[in-house]
Amino acid sequence: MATEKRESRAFRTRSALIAAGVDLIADRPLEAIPIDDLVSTAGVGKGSFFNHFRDKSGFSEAIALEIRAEIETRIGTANHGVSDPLKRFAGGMQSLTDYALTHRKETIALLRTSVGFTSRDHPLNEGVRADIDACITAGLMRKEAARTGVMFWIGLSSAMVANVLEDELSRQRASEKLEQILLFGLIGLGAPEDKAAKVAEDAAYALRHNQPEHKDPNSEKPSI
Amino acid sequence: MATEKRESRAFRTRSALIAAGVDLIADRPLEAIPIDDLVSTAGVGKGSFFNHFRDKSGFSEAIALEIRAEIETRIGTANHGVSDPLKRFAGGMQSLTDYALTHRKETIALLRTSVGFTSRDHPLNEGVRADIDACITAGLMRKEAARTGVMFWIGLSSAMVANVLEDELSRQRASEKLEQILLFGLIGLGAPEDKAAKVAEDAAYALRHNQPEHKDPNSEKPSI
DNA sequence: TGTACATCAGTGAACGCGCGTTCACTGATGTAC
DNA sequence: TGTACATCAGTGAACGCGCGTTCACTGATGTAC
Repeated sequence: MATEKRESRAFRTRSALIAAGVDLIADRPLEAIPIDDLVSTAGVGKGSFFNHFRDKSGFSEAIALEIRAEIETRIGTANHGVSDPLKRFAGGMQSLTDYALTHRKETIALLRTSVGFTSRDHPLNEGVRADIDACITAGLMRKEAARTGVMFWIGLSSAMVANVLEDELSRQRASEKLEQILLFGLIGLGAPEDKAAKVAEDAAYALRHNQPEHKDPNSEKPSI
Repeated sequence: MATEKRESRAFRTRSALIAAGVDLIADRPLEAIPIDDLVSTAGVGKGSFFNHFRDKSGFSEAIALEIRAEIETRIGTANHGVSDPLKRFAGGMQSLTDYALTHRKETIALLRTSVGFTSRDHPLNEGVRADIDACITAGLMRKEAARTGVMFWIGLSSAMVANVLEDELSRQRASEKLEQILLFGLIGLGAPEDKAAKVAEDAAYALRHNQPEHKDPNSEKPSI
């Protein structure tokens, strides 16, 4: 379709700029990256930057939005059809950890472009809050978790992601850490020890055996 | 002493610059703050900046170092004479939270100038690691906490501090959150529920009733 | 204690590159008929 | 389907302010005797 074509030119330019931003922001904060570098990395003219973004801070917001949306989609997909609230809960951190392992630069960019989100009422945390409420209802967490559980969990998730990046964890080691963090976290929130251990173990196993990304249809069946 | 006098002039200039940096960095990242602004806020000549700091990144490091040292001192002081490892552990987070409440700008500056420290082996985390080991030895935490406990705790502490800043918590509300985070965290690490509850409650109580800072000797005894 | 000299930190004008932003122009894409 | 026109996105040269850095000079502080 014609409209699609037109959008697609603009879309490609925009995407190239965002990709360049993600790439460069892994090394230094956006404030320290000249627009000349962004556009030359993206392979577009300097003026194009201002066709798509108000200024650098608008650009920064766009990057954060893009990456957050991607992560939310992944968590949604991973949890699709999972009803056990404790599993859903663990699944979120598992997806996030997987993303950090496979998308290092994007994850750094997200941390660099985002502002805080430890608030219980932050829109990003709606899913976490809902899962916690479900767990409480199901008798899988202590009542008090309703108030501070979101912040507790955001703290653990952030630390998990940050540690993957800082220590450049292998998938294996990340999986081990994830299992422990999940175990400690779930027990802390009041989950029964045996159930917490099982959920943590399953999530760690799944993370360890995740296929590396193969978007290419030809690679859907890895040769090994 | 003569030497002291000379050092003191240089020291005042340096301090004024760092104070200005902390002040301005609360609003925007250091990369976005012109040196002109720093020196005019500090009330010193532009050249003085380069007498004391290599460049902006050296300045950034100096700020981070200064604030970290202050926080470490406070935690050390607060824990002085406390032998119960669980109490020491909780005391660290309590001191940190108190600092965030009373030194908002400094805390923001610390977050803005510091790079990650979720690693178990990060020098900053030596105290946490030592306390965890002591707790395990005393049978107050599960063995597995030795490996991932530091990361777990750093995550919770960061979230606590970030939440104080983001939601501009009152001392009262911060104290309530601290109590819950400590409770969940300690139980997660394997502490007995009753002991965890007691320690969390005590820490929250202490935070709630901390005197606001009165460095001025005349104010040592508050009139109320 | 006083004087003469040495060193150290502070100062701000001057410099000039870097970088964000603009804009007139081009070429691509979409629309009308 | 073809042609003529309209709109939209891309481009990069040009502009000029902002900002980091330098440096010759001044005044304060320290040292020798």
